[in-house]
Amino acid sequence: MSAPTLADVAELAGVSRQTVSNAVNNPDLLRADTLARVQQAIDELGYKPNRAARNLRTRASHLIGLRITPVQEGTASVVMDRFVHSLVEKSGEAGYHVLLFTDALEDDPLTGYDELLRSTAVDAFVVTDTYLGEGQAAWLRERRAPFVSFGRPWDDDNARHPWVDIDGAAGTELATRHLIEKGHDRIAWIGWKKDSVLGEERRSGWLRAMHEAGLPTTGLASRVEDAVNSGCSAARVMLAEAGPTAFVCASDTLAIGVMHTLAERGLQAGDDVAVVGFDDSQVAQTVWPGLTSVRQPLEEAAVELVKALEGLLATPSQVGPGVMLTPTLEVRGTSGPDRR
Amino acid sequence: MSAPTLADVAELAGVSRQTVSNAVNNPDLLRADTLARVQQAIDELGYKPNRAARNLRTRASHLIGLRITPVQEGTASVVMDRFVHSLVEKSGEAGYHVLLFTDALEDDPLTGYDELLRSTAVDAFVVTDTYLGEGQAAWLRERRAPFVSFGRPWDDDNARHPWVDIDGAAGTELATRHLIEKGHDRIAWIGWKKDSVLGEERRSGWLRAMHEAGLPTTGLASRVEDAVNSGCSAARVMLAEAGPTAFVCASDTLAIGVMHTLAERGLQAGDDVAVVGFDDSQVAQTVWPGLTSVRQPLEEAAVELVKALEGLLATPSQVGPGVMLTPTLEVRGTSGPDRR
DNA sequence: TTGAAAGCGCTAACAG
DNA sequence: CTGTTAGCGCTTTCAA
Repeated sequence: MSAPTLADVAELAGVSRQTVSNAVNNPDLLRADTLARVQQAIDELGYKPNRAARNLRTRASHLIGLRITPVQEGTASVVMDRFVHSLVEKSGEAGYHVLLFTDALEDDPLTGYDELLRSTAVDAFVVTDTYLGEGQAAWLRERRAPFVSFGRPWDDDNARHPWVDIDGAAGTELATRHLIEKGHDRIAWIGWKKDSVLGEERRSGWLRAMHEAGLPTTGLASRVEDAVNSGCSAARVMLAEAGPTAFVCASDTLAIGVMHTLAERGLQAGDDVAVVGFDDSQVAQTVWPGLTSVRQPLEEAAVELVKALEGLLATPSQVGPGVMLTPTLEVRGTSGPDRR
Repeated sequence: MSAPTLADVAELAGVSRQTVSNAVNNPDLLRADTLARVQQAIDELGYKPNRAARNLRTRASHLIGLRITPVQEGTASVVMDRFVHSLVEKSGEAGYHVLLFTDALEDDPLTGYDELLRSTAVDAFVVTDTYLGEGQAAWLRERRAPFVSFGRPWDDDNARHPWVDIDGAAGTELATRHLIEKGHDRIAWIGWKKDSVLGEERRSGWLRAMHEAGLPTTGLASRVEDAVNSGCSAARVMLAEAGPTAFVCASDTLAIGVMHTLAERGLQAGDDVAVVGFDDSQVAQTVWPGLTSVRQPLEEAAVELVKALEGLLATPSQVGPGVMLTPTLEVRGTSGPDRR
């Protein structure tokens, strides 16, 4: 009735338990015929090593912890969904499973880490949202907890942990150049408040592209909350005061807000005023006439993170350089026609 | 350097290892003063029981497995994101963590289950998408694997496992009644193909509400793929041939398609023609002028699933009745004004 | 109420 | 190349 153990397989194959263990973990140590015999016994019984026993012995769980935060209702971004899937897939290929956890206490992200760490439930963590400055990375480093971070060490100075990140500035630069090539010269930026490092980074890409092209930026930048309404009102003000012909936004949420305002003014998104968002959310994909948007290469990020994780767990001492990935641009209707 | 063990705590507290174990698992067995002494030692050392050792001994992992499938790009629904979060939160409160896995082989959902099951990596599974008829439930039951399903046993006949589901028909009925109350009498249905049990169920809610109100339904129903474009073309045909004043859709994706067609015809969603979607996706929440949509009570579902899970693991023999939850309606702009 | 002994299933180390 | 021994950290007897 209960699951077969090493001993069962050993008996059936007529070898010792250790030999079976070797057959599973170091097949090359066995003579071909022994291996075959053991293998057959394994198949016959449907044997799979017991995780708990193996974990206890090897002091590893082959689990990686990922903290998730609540879905932001009313915003367009669902980056997490895609990222989680990619991460699960890639870590599965490397023999790891992903264990999810949330904050036990409302506002303290660290309790969750602490619990899993102290109970040796996971081998490592994948840390996200490092830009929020919650000190997750610093805290983990202090405890010598193995982790890789999706997000560069913004605050953290002399961080010595592997990280993978996506170059937001490159994304907005791509978006802005795209609009410049379409013939726009008054391109507005709708971004987040100044305290958002991510927001400032994305803004810098717009700025760079504009400067490179010798285009004006004064009065063309706005910094607001990440909400549809904020996008609306920012666009209203911008249209009235600066007369832009295109908008680059820090998020799809803001871009949707801009589109609302255009509709309200009887302007056609794309034909009359171009709009580009950020995140390639499902909103961007489905809204009419399709919102051009910067897409983060999350699958790639997952690949790199798992690679870093494997390296970290294999040789904890040596930490490779951070990996910076470049987003792509998904061109859709709101890019509008060529204006030249 | 390494984590403290029972023995460390026992030594510090001057008791036996067993007493420490009891202090953790059966505190009421100890005399108050002993307990206090042990507790202090635990705190002092920051002791947490080692998961692997405990798992090995108790033959439990306190992990529940959840299979996730790729995000559907180009559709509006992101039900999974919200559901996963709720599930992680609720199971955390019950002392369980959620372990994610994907299909190793492209099209075989069972290999993932099999592997986790045979290696005793999880205590139970939460199965979703039972309507797809992949036979997950039947397969798991056959192996006597503990699981609860989010989704009633559609095909499965004499299923004897706990389940929680959301009454889709009640959702569309709610939506349809809402429109009837607004004064609509020609309300069209845009749903999925006939082979979708979920689609047929949702359709039946529309049908029921229409019949109850004595309204005609002939020529007012359409069955298409779940894609924005399909929603567009279905709406085009419907407007031309049946002249409905409102649409109830099986998904937000289809509803968005309908809205595209309205825009194309110069019709105002809400004011001219009402539209209701299903899933309360982020698209529904952000699109202009807000898409009225049926919202699944996923948080509640998670609560019930965890409750069922706890019951199942406590007393595997007795299985309670399935739990059917009722969705709510999120009313937004596309409901339009009162027409009476 | 507390302690001693045994063993869950596995693998690392070493002996043969 | 194969077998023996020991023990990972915990909990479940059972005895004191």
